[in-house]
Formats: sequence, C-alpha cells, structure tokens
Amino acid sequence: MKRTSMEGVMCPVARSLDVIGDWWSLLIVRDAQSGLRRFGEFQKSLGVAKNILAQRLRHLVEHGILETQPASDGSAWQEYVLTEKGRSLFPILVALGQWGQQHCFEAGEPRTRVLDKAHGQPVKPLEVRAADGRVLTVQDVRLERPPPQG
Amino acid sequence: MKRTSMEGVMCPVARSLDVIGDWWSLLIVRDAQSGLRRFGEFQKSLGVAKNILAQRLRHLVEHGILETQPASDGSAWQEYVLTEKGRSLFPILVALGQWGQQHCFEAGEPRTRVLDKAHGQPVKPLEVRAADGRVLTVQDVRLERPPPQG
DNA sequence: CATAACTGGTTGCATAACGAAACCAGGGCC
DNA sequence: GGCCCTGGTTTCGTTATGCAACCAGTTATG
Repeated sequence: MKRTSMEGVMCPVARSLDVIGDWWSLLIVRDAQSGLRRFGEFQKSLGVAKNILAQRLRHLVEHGILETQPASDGSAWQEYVLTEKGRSLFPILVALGQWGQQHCFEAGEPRTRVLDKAHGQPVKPLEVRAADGRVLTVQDVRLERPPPQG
Repeated sequence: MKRTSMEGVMCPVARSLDVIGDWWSLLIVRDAQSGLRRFGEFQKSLGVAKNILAQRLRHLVEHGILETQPASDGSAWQEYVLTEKGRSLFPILVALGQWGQQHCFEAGEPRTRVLDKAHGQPVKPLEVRAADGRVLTVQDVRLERPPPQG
C-alpha cells in the first residue's frame, strides 16, 4: 500500500501537507509556539499516546521543524524547540485558528483566543494581498503551473 | 480505538483540524478553489482512490464546505461547489502554499505559484497583524484560555 | 433502438497507520 | 541503594487507506 507521498509534486500546498499534514503535527507545533518544550508537557497537553508522540516528534525533527537541545533547567533531559522553519508556521496556525473560530463554534461557546501581547486585543483577520496591497479573494488569483520539464 | 476527535475542545486550531485536518480534504478544497467541480476531475487531478474521494467529498459536504448542485452543463450529473465556508479557507491554503514554497523546494525547482490575476504578480507573504496594524510574530502574542466552565 | 462506453460511485480485500496499555531504561531524589 | 519520575519502546488489537473489481445510471454511437 503506502500512504501516498507528494514529494515529487509541484504544488507547494501538497508539499506542506506531506510534512505537517497529519493530525498531530500541527498541534504539537502549536503547543511548541506557546512555549512547551518537554515530552511530558506535550503528552499532557495533547492527550496523545506516547508512541505516537515520539513518532511525530522524530518526524518533526527530521524535517527541521523542531530540534532537540539539552534541557534549559540543567537536568540531563532534552527539550524540543522550534527552528526558524517551525516558527514560520505561525501564519498557518493563525489562519486555522481564525477559520475554526468563525466556523466551528456555537455563538456563545467559550474558546481560546490569540491576543496581541501589547494591548490584549485579538489579532486582525488575515488578508491575502496583492503586491500593490489590494485585498484578494480566490476569484482574484490564478495558478501558474510551470511548463512540463521535458 | 477511534481516531481522536477534538469536537469538545476549546482550541479553534484543533476544531479546524477535526474538519479539514486529514490528508486529502485540503487538497480537494484547493482544487475546488481553482475551479474543479466534478468527481472525475478531482479524481484525475489528485490521483486518489475513488472510494477515498467519495468518502472525503461526503465528509466535506456534511461539514458544509462543499455542496452538491445539478451540473451546470445541463447533464444529469451533479457537481461539488464550495460554500462560503469553503471559500473562506482561502487564507489557509495561501499560508500553506507560501510556507511550502519557502521550505519544501530546492532552489531552482519548478513549482506552481499563486498569481494576482490583475497584474500577474505573486501575492504578498501573509502577515499576522495586531488591531493597530503592527506586524506580529509568535513572540508578540499570547493565548487567552477561557475560564473553566464550572 | 440496441449497444457500447463513460461517469460516478460501492464493495472486498490486503496492508499500513493509529491508539491504549504494558513494559523498560536511565536520572534524580532521599 | 531503593524508589519514583521522565521519556520513551514494544506489543497487540482496531481503524483507515489504497487498489482493484464490480455495478448502475447516463451519454454517445451505429
């Protein structure tokens, strides 16, 4: 069988999903962005089975999204911290969060929010913009496929 | 067993992933955004097994991301078209695409790009902004968790 | 109008991924 | 040294995935 891989495909979305497209990876990254570092912290926060967590952490390290380093508290354990590549997933998480907030909650239902540290205000909804600054919707864009590499 | 569900969880990211977090769903939405409508079109574009595709389409319809409608060409078949909820996934796809483009390709490797229809220019990199317009990184935000609903 | 071919699926089966729980090794603590 | 905690690995049963075969309704063809 084999779960289909998108490694050779030219669509960047597919390539991304190849790396972070499984269920837990993005949630791990999300927790890492909010400061978690230790195996046990992730396990407690996510409630995921330990074998799955170990597997995902290894996967994320292999793909350069997390890296291991000696624990900051002087103990002999190691910590998982985000690389630059991992930190740059931030807009994806914000986009997912904003969409989920709008479409996956009932009106009064309590939810976690992302706030600007400086003023405690929610962040602005993400906008896709053209080079000249115009806000774009899906109708305003087109895909450019590279020529078949003969 | 049961693949863990995040339905009761307060994190919007988790809720989103509950709906669109599996491997194929976002790719289907991506193709739908670029204009595909018919079962056969999706199948050809994605190369996915037909049973999986049928299952995913049903899932996306159930969650209100796609809806079925009679074919626009007058034939008796039906088409799958995006709802407003589905169209609003656009920033997520752009975010995934931009990240994948930066981090999952070799330097000269050809890739599909999203261009502004009006001028043929690539869209701007997404930016997370505060209410007052400042660009925010992950260090500039914090999470507000709602009080435990006692 | 009969029939061939296409679209849009469903069913069955083999295999890989997932999940829970048990197990285990090394570290830290007394 | 004995005991518990952290951070995993192993084992095993269940679920999801992928392929291929099959099938009904629709459209094209003669």
